[in-house]
Amino acid sequence: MIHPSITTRFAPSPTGELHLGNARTALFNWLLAEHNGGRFLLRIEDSDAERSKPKFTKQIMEDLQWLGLSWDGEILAQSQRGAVYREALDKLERAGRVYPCYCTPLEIEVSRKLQLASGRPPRYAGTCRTLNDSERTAKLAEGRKPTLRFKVPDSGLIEFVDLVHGEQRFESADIGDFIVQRADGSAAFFFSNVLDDALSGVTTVLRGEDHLSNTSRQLLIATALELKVPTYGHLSLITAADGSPLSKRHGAKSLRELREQGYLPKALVNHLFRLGHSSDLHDLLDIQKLAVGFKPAHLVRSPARFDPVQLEVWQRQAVHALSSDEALAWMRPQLPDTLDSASAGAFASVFHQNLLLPSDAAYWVQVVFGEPPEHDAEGIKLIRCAGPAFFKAAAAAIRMHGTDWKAVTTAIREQTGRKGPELFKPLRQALTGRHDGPELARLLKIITAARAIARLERLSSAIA
RNA sequence: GCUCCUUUCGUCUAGAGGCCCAGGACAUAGCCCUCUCAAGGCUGUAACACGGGUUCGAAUCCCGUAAGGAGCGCCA
Repeated sequence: MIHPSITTRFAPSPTGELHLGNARTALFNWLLAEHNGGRFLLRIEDSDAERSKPKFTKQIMEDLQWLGLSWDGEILAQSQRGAVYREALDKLERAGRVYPCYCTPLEIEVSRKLQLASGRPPRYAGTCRTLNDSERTAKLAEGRKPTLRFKVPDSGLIEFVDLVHGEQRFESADIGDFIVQRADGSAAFFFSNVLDDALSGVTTVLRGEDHLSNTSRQLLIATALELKVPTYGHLSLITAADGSPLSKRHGAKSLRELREQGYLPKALVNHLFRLGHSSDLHDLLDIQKLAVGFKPAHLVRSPARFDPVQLEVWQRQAVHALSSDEALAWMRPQLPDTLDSASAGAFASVFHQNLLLPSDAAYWVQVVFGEPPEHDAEGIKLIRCAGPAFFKAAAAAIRMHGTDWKAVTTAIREQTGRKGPELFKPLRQALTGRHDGPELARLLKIITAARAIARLERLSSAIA
């Protein structure tokens, strides 16, 4: 590449659904690329054949698109890159930087337990590091399938500058020899991950902080292979409200679940933008504007808590920003199938600003198209206070003036002497069973005069 | 156990020795507007984890302690 403009990537493993943490990592990498007019790559790390599922790859792609994150070029799937890895592995072997290890998973497990029990770090003991040729053939003869381990230098310092955390240094002596190729011949994460980044010209990687101490391992590989390493920035984790890791137990939702509930991508993206990234931009912004405002220097080092209330704030704003057509499409699944498009459109336009999620429409569907609503204790009090004559007058006014709100309210006022809140509150309660909602003038039109009259008369006789 | 990361209002955060008896946003409380809710306007409550240093001066630097988290996998 002549001029290395920024290239970022998102490299999920298709072993599950995208969750908030993943989504934020993807978003930040996308934002960074977009901000600099660079490229954003998508790579599927499906090297774990057991756990990787094509279904998840598909879901991840859909979720990213839904968020508005498009990637450049072809998607790289690690499962298709065996030959590339083989070549680099050969190079390492020839250079004597790796060695075959014949220890079985069980043996390693036992060794780890032993080390932990005696208060030592659970590292690979180096058993196979010094095997000679005849010992190796013997192991092979036992039917053992070797892995390939990277020979970590016994001493030395590994230093790098993290985009978020600044200068980092790790002791090579603290790192055990790690596996770069599994017994089945496939490449392991530390290895394939750096290699692919270098090969695709990735310049900057924003990833979870859980990779911070592993970075030294990857740097070791990169150095051995003479690869150019990307600049890493390690994002602090997103935690639950109590500061513990976000997990299903805390009701952490996958992106898909949030989406199915009716959360808007704009709400998610605006919320995520401010989690672990500071900005003086406080308005609901579209993703392009967020890209303009995204600054790696403003990445925050400390963990951020996921606050569902804050997400709701963004959701409310995002819903308000919807056009009427968008609002209709958004809540349509909650509306009766039998509803004609004109009525559905009218409904959406009346209730658009009063809903947080499409499921909130259910109540209003009931109010508008269904049976008269139930009243709570407070509502009943309000109704009794107004008295049967009031509702009788209201019914008569609607019978006379239809849904002409101005005429209706004037008639009720003249008939009952009630005005202002005295007039509107009991009317709203009677018609909707609630004390909040859209303007009554619009509500009456959609409820229809006939239904409103029936409702008011029934109430009038019920409390008489 | 070892190594690493983190710690400012309820939440997200500003803050790189004096501009900070700590600023903003959201949430929250009150008021205004208003038929209600929302929106909008105004006002308020509310934080430097703790203990030692360094310094004329520390949220900011150093050392401890505590709490939370991560890594040490033939997971990524």
